[in-house]
Amino acid sequence: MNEPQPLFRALADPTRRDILLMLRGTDMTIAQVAENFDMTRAAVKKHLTVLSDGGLITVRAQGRERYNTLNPNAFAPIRDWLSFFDTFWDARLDDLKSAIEKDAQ
Amino acid sequence: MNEPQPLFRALADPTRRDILLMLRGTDMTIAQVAENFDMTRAAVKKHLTVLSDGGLITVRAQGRERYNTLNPNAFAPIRDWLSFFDTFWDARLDDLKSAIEKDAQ
DNA sequence: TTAATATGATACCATTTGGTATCTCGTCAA
DNA sequence: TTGACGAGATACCAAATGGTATCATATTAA
Repeated sequence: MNEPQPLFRALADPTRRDILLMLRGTDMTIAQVAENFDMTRAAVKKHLTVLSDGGLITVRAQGRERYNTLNPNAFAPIRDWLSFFDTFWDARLDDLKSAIEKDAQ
Repeated sequence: MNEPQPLFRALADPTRRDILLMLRGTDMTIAQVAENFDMTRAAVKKHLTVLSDGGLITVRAQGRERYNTLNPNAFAPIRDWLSFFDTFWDARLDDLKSAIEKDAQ
C-alpha cells in the first residue's frame, strides 16, 4: 500500500528537515552531518535512521564510513497525497463560479 | 518567517490526515468528525486544535456548534518547502546529462 | 600488531504526544 | 425555566520521541 506514515513522521522534525536540506548538494557521513548540529552523533544517527525509514535517504557503505544520500524519489508519496485535495479545490472553484453566475442573473 | 513546523507536525498523525480528507467535501462539527473515529470527542477536538494550529482548518461558530472547514491555502507552505529541492534535482539531471555526453564522446 | 577512528547498539532519562475521564459553560427546545 | 445537548478545559495516564552516556565492532593507519 506504500504507507506514507513513515515519510510524514520523518518530515515532522525540524532537525531532520535541516539534514535533508544539507544533503541536497553532497552526500555526507554521519560525522559530517553531526558537525552541523549541537547534539551528539548518536542523536544524529537516530534522525538518519528515521529519514531512512521514511525513504528519504539511502546509505552507502564505503570502508568504515557510511555516506547518506538524498533519495531522488523522496517526496513523491507526499505529492501524491496532496493531490487528493486537488479535485476538491476545483470543485470549490466551480461552486464559486456558479454562485457568481447566479448572482449576476 | 512563517514557520512550517506546526503544519508538518499536524500532518504527521494519520488520524489528522484522515480528518482532512474527510473535510474535503463538507464542513463538519466536532461531533460529526468524532462519529467517524473510535475515540472520544475530546481526543478528536485535540486533533482539530493541532490542525488549526497548523493552519489547515478554520473554525466557524454557529450557535452552539463549531463547523470545521478545510483551509484552501493549507498546503502552500509545504509546497514551498518542497520546492527547495527542485533546483537540486535539476542539478542532478544536469550531472547525469554531462556524464552521458562525456560517455558518448 | 596496535592504536585511532567511524559507526552500531543499548540502556536510560525527560518531555511530548495521543488518549480518557470529568467538570463547566453556552445555547437550544420543551 | 429547566433540562438536554454541543463544546471547552483540565487533570491524569501510558507510550512514543528526542536526547545522552556508554560500550562494542569494524576498518584504517602508524
